[in-house]
Amino acid sequence: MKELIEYIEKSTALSEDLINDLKAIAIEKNVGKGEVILQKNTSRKLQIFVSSGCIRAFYIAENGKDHTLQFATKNWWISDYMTLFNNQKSILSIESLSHSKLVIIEQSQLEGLYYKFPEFGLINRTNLQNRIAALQKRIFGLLTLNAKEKYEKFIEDYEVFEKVIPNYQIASFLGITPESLSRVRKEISNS
Amino acid sequence: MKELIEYIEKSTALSEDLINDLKAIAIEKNVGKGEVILQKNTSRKLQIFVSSGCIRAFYIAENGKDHTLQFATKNWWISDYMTLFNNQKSILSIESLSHSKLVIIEQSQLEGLYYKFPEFGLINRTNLQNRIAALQKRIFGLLTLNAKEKYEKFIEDYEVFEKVIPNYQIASFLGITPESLSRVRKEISNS
DNA sequence: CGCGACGTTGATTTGCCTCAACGATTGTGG
DNA sequence: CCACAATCGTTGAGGCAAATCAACGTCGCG
Repeated sequence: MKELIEYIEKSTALSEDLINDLKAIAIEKNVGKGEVILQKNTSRKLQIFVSSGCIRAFYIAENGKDHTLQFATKNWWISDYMTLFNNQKSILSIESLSHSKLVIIEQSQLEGLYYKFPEFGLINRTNLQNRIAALQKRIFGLLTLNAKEKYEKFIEDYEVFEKVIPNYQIASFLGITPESLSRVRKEISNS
Repeated sequence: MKELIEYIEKSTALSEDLINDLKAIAIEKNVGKGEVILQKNTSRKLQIFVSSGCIRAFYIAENGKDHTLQFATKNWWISDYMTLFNNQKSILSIESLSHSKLVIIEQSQLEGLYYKFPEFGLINRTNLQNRIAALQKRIFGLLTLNAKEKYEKFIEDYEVFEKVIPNYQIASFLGITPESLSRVRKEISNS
């Protein structure tokens, strides 16, 4: 909770009222390594804020393969936008990669806050737009880069994650096989 | 302008005030086929609403290849989020694929409106979240599907566009070559 | 200790790209 | 109104990056 408040305060002066409202609707949760936070096939509409640690959102495709949609660490929001507005059940799962501290809030409750505190709505809008920019960058990378370039870019962008995330999950984020990633890593270390 | 107002009215009752403010900041523009709406290497922060027609946002990669980021038709917003918040110059270009009617608004002006009319902010937030969902779906497709599947999914999702968009641009959206797309189309028609 | 998860390496296959050539269509200037 | 160029889609041949399949070493953990 402290971390979320600090995060918001980086953008705007925080009123007593907003803090109280936030506390009323937020649930703090500590999760251990490997713990599942959101199971697929549920239909809860949540926003998750990462206070500390590292979590991962992923899909399981029909052939059983695992595809990482997003990693999130301190001060990131994560949510299943694909089911947030369609009333479909989630096909997304979220798990923790380390001991993590989270703040979980129902989407519907947040909507009320944005309305009541326009400056908080602005933060959310900015956050959403940054997210879109990040997703567009990723699409651009998927369209233009080969395996080696993708990995190099990943290291550049996500340096923070390097220690916590197993390689096969990085591969599943980049859209390559663990074997290919291994070869790319070897090639890079030999130069 | 009429189309934008109708679009907003689908979500909320529209006040006289909001309509007037919108009219004050919006620029209507008609563009012909092939016309460039936003040149790369500018730094204007715009939101573009499509009243009618079809437009396309794309990057030119270092090797000269053209990659389509988004197609947009009636009632879609398009914008260069990657430069909206970094003060970098745009690497995105936007062109029209048919005769199109657009509404162009400066990002900074919109921010004021969201603040002044919270219900308008909500529409924008919903719109942003839907956009995120769409981008995530696309990433999932890029990670999991082969050329044929990507094209079939495209036809499913973007049926509307089929007539207007040349195949080589569809290929550049799917991340495959025009030759591959041609072969895929042949294969599909032979079955 | 022994098991399972993970990373690596090798051999082989394959889907897609590249390069090249050729119709079909469109539009433009003489 | 036709000749011509330019643009676009298609087809073929050949090559390559990455996937697949399989085996093995290593590390962490119950």
